[in-house]
Amino acid sequence: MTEARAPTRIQQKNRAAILDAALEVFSSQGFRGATVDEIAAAAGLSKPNLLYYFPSKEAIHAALLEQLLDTWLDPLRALDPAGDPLEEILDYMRRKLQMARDLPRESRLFANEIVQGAPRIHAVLSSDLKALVDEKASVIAAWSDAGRIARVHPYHLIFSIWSLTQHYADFDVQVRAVLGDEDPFAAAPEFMETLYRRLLSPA
Amino acid sequence: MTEARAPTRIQQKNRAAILDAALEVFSSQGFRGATVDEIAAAAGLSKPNLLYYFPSKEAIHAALLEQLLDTWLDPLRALDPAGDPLEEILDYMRRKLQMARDLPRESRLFANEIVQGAPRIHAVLSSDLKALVDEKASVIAAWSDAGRIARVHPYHLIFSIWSLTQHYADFDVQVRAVLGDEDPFAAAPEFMETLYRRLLSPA
DNA sequence: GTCTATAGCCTGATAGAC
DNA sequence: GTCTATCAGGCTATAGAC
Repeated sequence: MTEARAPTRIQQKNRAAILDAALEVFSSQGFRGATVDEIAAAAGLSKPNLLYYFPSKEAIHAALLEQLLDTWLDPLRALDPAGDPLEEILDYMRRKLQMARDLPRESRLFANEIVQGAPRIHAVLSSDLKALVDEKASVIAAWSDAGRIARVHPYHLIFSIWSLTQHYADFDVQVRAVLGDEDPFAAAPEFMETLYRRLLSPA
Repeated sequence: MTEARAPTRIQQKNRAAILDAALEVFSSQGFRGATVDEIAAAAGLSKPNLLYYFPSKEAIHAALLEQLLDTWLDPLRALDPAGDPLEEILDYMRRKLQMARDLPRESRLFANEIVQGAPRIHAVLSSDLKALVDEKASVIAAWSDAGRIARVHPYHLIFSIWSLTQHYADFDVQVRAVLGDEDPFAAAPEFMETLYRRLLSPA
């Protein structure tokens, strides 16, 4: 009578391989465009074997989104009300830019989901995400009120950091088509630092 | 023997209805996620009748992209080297923001295509789009050189205008989930104008 | 020009041997 | 746990009547 409730190393390895393959395929094809066959092939498994680990295509996608959402919001969570205002916002921007560089597939997974109306994560956006942004926006507004940074609409400031940083991941092919050989991430950090310093430096 | 080479009014109307329905479906589902049935239903036609007007699903998508690409690049084309630098760039941003507000489906159609690697328009990005951006970037660089606007990386400046304006269309559901009842386009124009004035005003 | 019917393929998911 | 074989349903596109 074996007591093997904890996943074996093979199970852990296969689960991880499936999630990595699914990230690759979902992020470049969207949910409906992705096929279980393609994910299984990328994971080095047969289709029925993949469906032994996850009950359905939907379940793989859900597991991916859930696993990544926390990571995705970490940079904003780390914005410290007790820190130096300009440096806190710049650090937030730097962390987001770093994530776009290091985790472009994750960025495109969310981009696909949201562009198509976020049918599977809309509830989380309206609850968890909104609550977090509300909290941090009021921190930023307080900094403006105290004259420690220039006055800006705090929500649109946060939107701007999202859009500018994720653009380099989500629209990667377009950016590279325009830049040619130049690496997008060569000049992006300095450009964005300049932008936010000029925008936020107290008058 | 009828000489009916020019499309009749019914044909024009049906073609337009198909393209409008296809824009609706492709922009919210992506190419592979969209089905001909869904487009036909939205256009008020049967599936075979739709395929009488267009030979394939691919052909509808191609017609849409081609028709829209010109419109999409018009705001950048209008950037006038002889105009006032700051006002020209602000006007460009305003035109792009207006397009995001008025044509969100078109924005999402491109977003879907590019996020998924632009398999169908990559060639156009590397040729036409790159040529146009190269041209306008050198105009902006010349303005910086002459000290008429502050120094910024001209390509990343253009990327920033794309990403900030299109964010309101492409990530509409997320923006609205965070803002609640507030209309995104209420504060966006002022936020963006402030941003680019502070970024570009000569030191 | 527009329909019904259907061909032919691909998809997600399951059955059952090993 | 992993495979081969396969089902049932959905998909693009076509055939053929009207």
